[in-house]
Amino acid sequence: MMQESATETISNSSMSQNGMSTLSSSQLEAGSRDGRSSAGDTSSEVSTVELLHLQQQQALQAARQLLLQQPGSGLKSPKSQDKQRPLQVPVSVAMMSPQVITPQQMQQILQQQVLSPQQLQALLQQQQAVMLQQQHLQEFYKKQQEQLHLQLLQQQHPGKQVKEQQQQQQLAAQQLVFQQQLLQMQQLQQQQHLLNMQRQGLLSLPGPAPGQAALPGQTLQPPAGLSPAELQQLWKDVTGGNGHGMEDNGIKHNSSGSTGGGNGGGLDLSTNNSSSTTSSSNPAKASPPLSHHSIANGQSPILNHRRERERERERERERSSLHEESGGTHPLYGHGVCKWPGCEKLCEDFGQFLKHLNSEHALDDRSTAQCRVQMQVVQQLEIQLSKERERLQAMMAHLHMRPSEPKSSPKPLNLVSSVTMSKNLPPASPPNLPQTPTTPTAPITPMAAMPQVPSVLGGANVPSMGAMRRRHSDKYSMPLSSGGDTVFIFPEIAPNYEFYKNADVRPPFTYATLIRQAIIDSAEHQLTLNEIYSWFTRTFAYFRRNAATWKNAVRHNLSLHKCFVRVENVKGAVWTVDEVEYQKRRSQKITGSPSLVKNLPSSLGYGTALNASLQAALAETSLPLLGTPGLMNSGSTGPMGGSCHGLLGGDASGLLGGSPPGLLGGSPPGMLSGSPPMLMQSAHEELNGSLDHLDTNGHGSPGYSPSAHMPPIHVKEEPLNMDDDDCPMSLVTTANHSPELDDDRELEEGNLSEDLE
DNA sequence: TTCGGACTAAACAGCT
DNA sequence: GAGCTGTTTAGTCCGA
Repeated sequence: MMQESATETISNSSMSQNGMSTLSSSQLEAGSRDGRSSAGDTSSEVSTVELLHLQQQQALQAARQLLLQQPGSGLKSPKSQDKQRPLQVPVSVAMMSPQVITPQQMQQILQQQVLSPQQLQALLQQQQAVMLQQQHLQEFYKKQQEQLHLQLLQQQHPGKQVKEQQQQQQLAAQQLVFQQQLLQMQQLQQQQHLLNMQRQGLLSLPGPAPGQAALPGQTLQPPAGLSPAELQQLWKDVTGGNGHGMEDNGIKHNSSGSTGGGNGGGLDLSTNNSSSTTSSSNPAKASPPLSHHSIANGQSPILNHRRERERERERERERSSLHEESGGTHPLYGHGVCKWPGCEKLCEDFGQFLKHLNSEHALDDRSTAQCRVQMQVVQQLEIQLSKERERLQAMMAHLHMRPSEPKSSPKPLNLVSSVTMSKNLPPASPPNLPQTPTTPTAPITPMAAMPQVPSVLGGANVPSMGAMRRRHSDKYSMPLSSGGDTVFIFPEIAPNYEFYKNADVRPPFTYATLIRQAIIDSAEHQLTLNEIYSWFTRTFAYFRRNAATWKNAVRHNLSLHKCFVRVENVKGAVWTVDEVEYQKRRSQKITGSPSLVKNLPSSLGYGTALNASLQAALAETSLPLLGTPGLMNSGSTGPMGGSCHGLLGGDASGLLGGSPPGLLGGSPPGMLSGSPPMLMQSAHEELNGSLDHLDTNGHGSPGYSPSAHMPPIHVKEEPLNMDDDDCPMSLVTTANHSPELDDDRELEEGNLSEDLE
């Protein structure tokens, strides 16, 4: 390689010194390539061509020298224009159609003594060969078209609908192949055009600079007729400008001219790199599109379609920038092995690989078939991809839209969440999810969280953690859950516990809800501010940053909400939760809605919009659990007993049934069943505030059927009215909660702790 | 469009 | 005086 390149440079330099422009060399090369390509890839053919080529080169050199020496030839002294235009050619000649050398041109050239008759003859022969090849190409092209048509016809008739799709795909793939072929043809035409330009330069003169000729924008005129290899080489030369291609030419023509490429067939395969490759490999490279001469691949056509496609691309790349290929990189070549599907032939160097590639994997019917298959594969994959995308979009849209969508999904979630968090647990943040984190703080997008978010959130909630906050609050939360909150809460959160603990995702709960949860979660149902902080940071990774912000929010909420009571304790000041107040607040919110009647259900988490069907489903699913003696008993104990049961029943059902299947999965029935008493208790507690006034009669009766529960629940809106801030029930001031509450909480805590931990 | 809830930010005061 | 705690206010965003 090095030697060759060196010789090439030398030759070039010498040529330039003599006034031989790069164009001249390119011209020579073009001619040589033409001959080579026309002759074929075989070494013998190449050698023959090489001889001819050498002759041409010699003649051209002589002519050039003559021209240079002749002041009247129109060529300026090399000194003055060496660099830019070593050879000047009459404009008329330069503008001549590149396609074919007209007799006039020939004559003119002869007159100018640019080329010797022999050279011209050789060029003519080359042109003829090129024309033949072009015809061959056209025939090939036509054949492809015919095949396509035949296939189309065949596909049209087969009456089986089942196969229609496949046929269509095949057809599409074929069309793609056809298009590719067309592209190849176009490229060839371009290359031919470039070649013609080169010829013009050759015959007439440099004409457009090589780089210009290489411009892709060139008009696609009817190709003069060159083999792909030729075209590619020309392309290389043209694009390469003064690059290796030129040098190569120089080398071959000049220094190695006699040898005609010592390497087999005069092709300098030895030089894997730039220059050498051009000679031998280039033709091969260029040839791909036109594989007339190529040898059929012995490999299975169907295998590795992708690779084939890659190869096609590679070919295109080569065509576009052949000169760069010399680098030795090829998608189908790696580790000295041909990566062509099923080939794996060892190639010592890139040049050898290229030769192998062009010879063994040239464009032929088999390769075409492989391309088709590959195209089908790709197409199918694309179709699949599009489908998956659509599905994803639908999912996204569904999740995002949840909030506004039918209450069914969201509400159920709400129920769940409400149950769990007792107060505010935002049902699921589904509504907010993907959309946008309402607050800038919202660190993670729902999407990110979704995967991890368990059914609790996930069921319907999955949505974005980002916006989650408020929306999920009380409105959706179950009123029942005061004491039992923890129990329920965890069912929701428990699954996500680890998630929130480790993921920097903002929990879909309001600060009030979280604070309450923290307090409830404590052994004594009371926490200092610092302990609350700790709980936040311990439970949610999200709160491990921006401490100033969320801590301020915590303090703000503690002060703002009456439900949080500050109690002076031995330790100092501790915060407790006034469930009554909490429930009041919630109920108030609920009352705000026009349909209070339905409020209970809604408060329970169903939301006003809860579908009857959902309720029924909930009832069916969850009621049984609630109906357990334990539940009933607990419920009976509370002042709200009766109502509570009804509520509970409704709630429970809501939790289980209300929540979509996914939710259910998230909060396993087991949770409820496991802690039914908790539910009851919690429900009682929460209901106490609001439902106390409700008659405790009949409520205690365990007999409530789920279905029945719902209606009763509705009836019991009054509790909502209880919202009086002054409600005597408030536990606020008491650091020690009422025995009942404490008990409940303890139970809850146990459950909670278990759940969480 | 309005209202209310939730959140954020900030100021202020009291206490340790 | 600094830091923490607690209160209050104002503004914004969002959903109903």
